[in-house]
Amino acid sequence: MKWDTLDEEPCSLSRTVAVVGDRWTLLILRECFLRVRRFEAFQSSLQITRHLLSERLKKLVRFGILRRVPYSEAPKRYEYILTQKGLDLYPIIMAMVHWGDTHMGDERGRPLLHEHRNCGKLFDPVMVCSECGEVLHAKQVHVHAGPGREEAVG
Amino acid sequence: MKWDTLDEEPCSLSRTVAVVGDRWTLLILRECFLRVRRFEAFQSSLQITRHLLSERLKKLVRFGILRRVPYSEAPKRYEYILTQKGLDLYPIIMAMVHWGDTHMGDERGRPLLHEHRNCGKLFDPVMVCSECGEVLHAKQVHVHAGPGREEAVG
DNA sequence: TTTGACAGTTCTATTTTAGAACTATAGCCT
DNA sequence: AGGCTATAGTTCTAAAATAGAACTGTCAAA
Repeated sequence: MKWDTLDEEPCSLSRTVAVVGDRWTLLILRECFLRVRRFEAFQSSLQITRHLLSERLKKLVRFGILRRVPYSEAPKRYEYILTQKGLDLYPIIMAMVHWGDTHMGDERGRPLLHEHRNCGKLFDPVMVCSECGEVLHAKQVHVHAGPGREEAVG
Repeated sequence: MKWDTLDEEPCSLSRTVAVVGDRWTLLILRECFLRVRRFEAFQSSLQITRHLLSERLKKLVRFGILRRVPYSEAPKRYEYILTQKGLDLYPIIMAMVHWGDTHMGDERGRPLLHEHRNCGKLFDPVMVCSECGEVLHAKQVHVHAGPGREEAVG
């Protein structure tokens, strides 16, 4: 497979995978949502090699998920901030955290707890239908080919 | 980083990434949710090398996401079926599809449309708070260390 | 007996990643 | 001025993962 054109496949999952579908990128995004912004901070908290961190940050900037914002003029220094496109990845990250909480836990309990500021309670993320508000389950969903997929593609 | 122990980190995202955090695994899971079950079917629809497909399927079985079920005795043939643990990955996949629909679309429109059998409508997946039912946004969530994370870990 | 379907395994070449060292700019201390 | 530290990278080689193609083994049907 040509990973370099995965973001042009007629499949929204492939396109997303092209951008965030590797281990380091997902871990970097976790740090972003925990308010980490600087190269050294990512590097020391993730123990990622500097080379790969540099690569991944460039890629995330290229795809419009992070913005590289100067915070010092001399010497020139930048920090990496989530754009709206990046903030919109939150459901993906939270869905992964929730699955990990549910299926990969150990006897020590959850590593992190999440509080919803609006209601003040500790919560779990739940995925619902935009139309009827009910909780979604895979078996209740039927898939149709949309306009972006010629039937031939399968 | 030691990828082989990522599933024991005191972080539910890391643990999830350890299992589904690579391109091929996510694409294989997409096929699973589209009712693909057999080795040859995965291989031809994904154009993945047989070697890697074999590896990834083994790993998904090892983590309890797929079950390897015989469907023919002579010759012995197996198909791969999502377990409940695997079905529970649905919100992750749908969150990725939705982000792709929203941010990686082209002029041709969506590749796939999703119909919710319960209400009969085409829908988008929405992530809400389990306690108050409101739509979740990253900035409204506050993170606390839970019992599974000694403060020292950070 | 030959062909074809299915579910893999094995092999070599290429690409990615790990790990460590190096570069560059500038502030601060003596 | 000279040396130390902080920050944000880049460059290099070795190790690991992936691609691509060929091969194995079982059985049914022609």
